[in-house]
Amino acid sequence: MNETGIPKTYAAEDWEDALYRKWEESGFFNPDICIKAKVTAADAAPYSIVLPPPNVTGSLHSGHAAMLAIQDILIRYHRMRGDRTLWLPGTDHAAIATQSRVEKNLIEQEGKNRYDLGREAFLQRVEAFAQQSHDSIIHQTKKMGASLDWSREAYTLDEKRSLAVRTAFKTMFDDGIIYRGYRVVNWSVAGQSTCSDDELVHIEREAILYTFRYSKEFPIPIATTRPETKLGDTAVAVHPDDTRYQQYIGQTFTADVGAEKPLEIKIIGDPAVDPKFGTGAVGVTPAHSQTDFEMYERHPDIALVQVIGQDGKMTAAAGTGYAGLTTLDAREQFVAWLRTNDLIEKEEDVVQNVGTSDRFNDVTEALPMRQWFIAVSKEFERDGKTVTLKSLMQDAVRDKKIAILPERFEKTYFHWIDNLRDWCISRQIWYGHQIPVWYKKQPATDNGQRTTEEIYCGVEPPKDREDWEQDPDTLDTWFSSGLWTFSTLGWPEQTEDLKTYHPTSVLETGYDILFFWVARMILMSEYLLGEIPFKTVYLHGLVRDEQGRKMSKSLGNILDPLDVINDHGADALRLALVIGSTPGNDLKLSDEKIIASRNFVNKLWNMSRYIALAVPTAPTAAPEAKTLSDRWILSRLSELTDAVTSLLDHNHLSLASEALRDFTWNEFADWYIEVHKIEKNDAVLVFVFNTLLRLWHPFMPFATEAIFQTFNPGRNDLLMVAKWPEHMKTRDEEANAQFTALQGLIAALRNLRAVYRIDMKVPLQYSPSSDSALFRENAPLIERLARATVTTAQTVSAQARIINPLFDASVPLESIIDIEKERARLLAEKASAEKYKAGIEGRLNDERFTSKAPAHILEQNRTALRETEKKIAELASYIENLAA
RNA sequence: GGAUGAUUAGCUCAGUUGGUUAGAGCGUCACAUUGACAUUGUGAAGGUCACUGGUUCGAAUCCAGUAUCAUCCACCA
Repeated sequence: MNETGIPKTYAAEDWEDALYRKWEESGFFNPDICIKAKVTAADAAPYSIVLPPPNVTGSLHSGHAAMLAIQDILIRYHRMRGDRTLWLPGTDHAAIATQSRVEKNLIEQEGKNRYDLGREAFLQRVEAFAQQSHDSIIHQTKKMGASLDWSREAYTLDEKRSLAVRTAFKTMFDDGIIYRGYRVVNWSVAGQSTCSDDELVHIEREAILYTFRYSKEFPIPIATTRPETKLGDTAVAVHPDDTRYQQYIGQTFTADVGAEKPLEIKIIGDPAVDPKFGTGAVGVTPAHSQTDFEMYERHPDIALVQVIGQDGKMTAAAGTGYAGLTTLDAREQFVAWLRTNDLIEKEEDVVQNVGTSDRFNDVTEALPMRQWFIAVSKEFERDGKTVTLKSLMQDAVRDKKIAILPERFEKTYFHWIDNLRDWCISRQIWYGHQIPVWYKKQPATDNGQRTTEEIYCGVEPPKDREDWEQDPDTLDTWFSSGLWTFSTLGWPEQTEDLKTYHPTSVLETGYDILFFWVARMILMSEYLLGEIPFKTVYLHGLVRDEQGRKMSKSLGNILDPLDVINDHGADALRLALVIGSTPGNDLKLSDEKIIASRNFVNKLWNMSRYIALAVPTAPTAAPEAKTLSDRWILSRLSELTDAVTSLLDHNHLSLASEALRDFTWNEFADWYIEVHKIEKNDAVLVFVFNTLLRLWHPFMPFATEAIFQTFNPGRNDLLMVAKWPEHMKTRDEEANAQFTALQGLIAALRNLRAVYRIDMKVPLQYSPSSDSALFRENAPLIERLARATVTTAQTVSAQARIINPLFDASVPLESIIDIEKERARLLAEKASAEKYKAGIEGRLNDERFTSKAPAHILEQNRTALRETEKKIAELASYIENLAA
């Protein structure tokens, strides 16, 4: 503390919580209140972002922190611009992720699984966990300074969002876009649920590739890494044009494989088979391979035999001796049998890719099941055109209705859509939106299976409820997430919010969920609303540690946002996450970076401290440029304002923050504040600083607001809703050029001291040439900043001038330590200049260059040539004098 | 196997539609600084822009190929 009463360092912890409370209480996070309070015009252009809802599986990590920082910057900027700005918060129930997390805890702590508790009791546990997790997420979000409109908070599983989900489902069901189909899906044995193709994580694994024949008589050898599935083979496919096997197409062979009943294998021709690969023949297992299932659909005459069950064990259909075995045991047994019967032709070690379930961490089985799907390739009419969900997703981006940042992800997006299959949306888990489909109860048939079913699909349950049974499955969590941009705004009701804020302005999220989420939102919005969900997709990268590794618990390199905030403040974290990060590229976050940001926040704080000290009462006069320095700083401020505004308009947050930092530190603090100590133009100083506070506010809301409050004690207005600086007409190229020259001179004079080790108490003598009015007029600055005495040219001795290569200055001759050293330096400089000159001359004498280069390039070269020649002449004369 | 991206100073990265001695921050070194600043200021050193060709008057930038790394996708039995 000192006489200003302002601490020497910015203590974030003393400010942040109180400031956030103050913002929240002001109500200005809510655009409606902004309009009521006339902070925003009623007819202002809307600007909206819907927060990607964090999963209620735990707490926020640094990726979330980056997301919050980026979005809050955009939101605060637009709010200050006067836009009708809405940032809508929410959380995601994250079905599988949350359920498996809770079940894992349950098993660890109580040794029970979900079936031991039963659906209802288990769901209560999940909800309690979700609530707790939700609360901690909200707490962390507020700690980041996120200016979200909490009055509109949503949850993917709350009443309104559930209604949206059921409405969406029913609409798509009625249109035939959602259908129930029997096909091969990815089944997680550990999780006892399906997972979608996108949720599979492929990992490499070593395996043995067996090449074998079903029997001695069987004409074609086939290869497999999973022999046990071969018990379910019903066909062998070859390419129809393959002359080796053509003759067998259409024949059926029986093969005794040591199971109860022999396999019936039909040879089929299918162009999907690559005759050059392996043996050129594929054993077709329709029940346990997606491709084989597709072949099965193309060839109705072959059978489907399911030999692996949902429990991951062999079914009765595999035959006695196999039924009940695990797949691994069955494999061993079958291979042993093949060996004894001498049917194996080759065994090779190969590396294969297997799909594992992301959530349950086990290798998935391909099983045929009856599940719910969304038909992405089904044609339907829309505005008189035949379209599919795929084409709707493609067109939104192809027609530039949606821009993806960075652009390269558009290619990835299209590539993904091209390979997209129907989306399996039903999950056999409990936590989530239960499918709004009911089946009419029927007397059980002999085998306990339904034969024909009466199906009801509705937003509400059927009236005679007791006669119906709801489908026990729940929906893929991405189904409800896909509705997020409009379910949060009140859809299916046609609310004012929906009309005002949809499509939203920007969707900001990590590139890792481009497919999971971004594409699905486009699908849902296009289908259900007939419009895009957002205009711009801003993809941020992954936050990694300083060595570029992913942050993970096992590596112990996690930076907890809350810890960082406690140690260094939210603003420091926000800056560290934004500076130097570009869309789509991963961001390395290190202590060093956070500390550098923290230092900058502190620097800004101390600038305010200087101002409070030097200008105790705020000037009332309008800023008026009295000197060159004033003209310069106002000119630069004007350029900065335009640059930052334009950069933020184009979502270039990093560049905007860098421009701000460079100006604030290198120009305002290092130069203008020093100038102010001499020239004392309070009005300009305060004006520039106030403008800077507003420009900085989106990036570091807490510190700027804290400074603002300190400056304006007793006032109730908030920097948060101050007006964004407008374009200023103070740009002045001449002042920029002159001040740069002045800076160069001062720097050079200071350098002279260092080079010649001149005692600070001995004044450097600087005598401007008779024509440099600029330097004479700014003599006080030069004297103070360079500790030089400005004298007239006459007083400078001839000897002294010798050693100054760049300008007329005088230093005491005895200070020169090594004249030879200086000569060598000058010679080197001259040589380099000569080389440069030769390069330019070469170009200018080359007719190809002069005839083709544009005029301004030629002019640039001529000017450079003139200046270099002048410099060489000067250097030559100094060297000559130095020798004498 | 396919796709996308990256490769620039010791480290982390900028480098806009090709335009002429390649930039910043951190780090290093030198000097100064304790009167807004857990400092800060001024300056210096440091780069054959991964490699090889090509296009061009001119290439870090465009094209082709090579290498290394990363990520995503994929039903190769």
